Amino acid sequence: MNYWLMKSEPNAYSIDDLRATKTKIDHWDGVRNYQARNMMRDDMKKGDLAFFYHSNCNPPGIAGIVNIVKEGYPDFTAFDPQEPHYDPKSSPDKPRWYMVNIKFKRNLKRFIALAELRQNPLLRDMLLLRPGNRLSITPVTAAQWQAILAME
DNA sequence: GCCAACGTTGGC
DNA sequence: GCCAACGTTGGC
Repeated sequence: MNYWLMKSEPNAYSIDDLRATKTKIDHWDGVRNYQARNMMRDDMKKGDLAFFYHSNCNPPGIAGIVNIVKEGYPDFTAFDPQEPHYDPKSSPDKPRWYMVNIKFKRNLKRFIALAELRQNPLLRDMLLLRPGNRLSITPVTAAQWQAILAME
């Protein structure tokens, strides 16, 4: 099983939005970055766990945990000109972008802010904390996962 | 709102 | 295939 961290701007889509859905399941659409796409298309597996991270807000940090419940499939929002992430270069017969389905698992017992993560020496090598990292999806090692849970 | 760090685009 | 220009991300 793999661990991940997935960023979302809570203004656009927060963990509360996910929890408020009827099934607590939603698709993770809108990723338009090749590295993140490749991870969703090739590496994310059903049963994997991911931190739901709130970015571009005050304060940024980890809000909760989700399960991967459906593996990579074409992001249909790329086909729709009405969609904000429409991409005319992606089509149903030749999809360029992929997404997964996630399911709300739980909120962390308390929100763990980015500034706190930075202070934890066990997380020194975490991709999220690397200067200038903008990837919306990053792998998390088992050791990092446990270290973060220990901060709850 | 600023700006550093990247990714992408497109001219050559 | 190089690289400058441009756009985006996202912390602060």
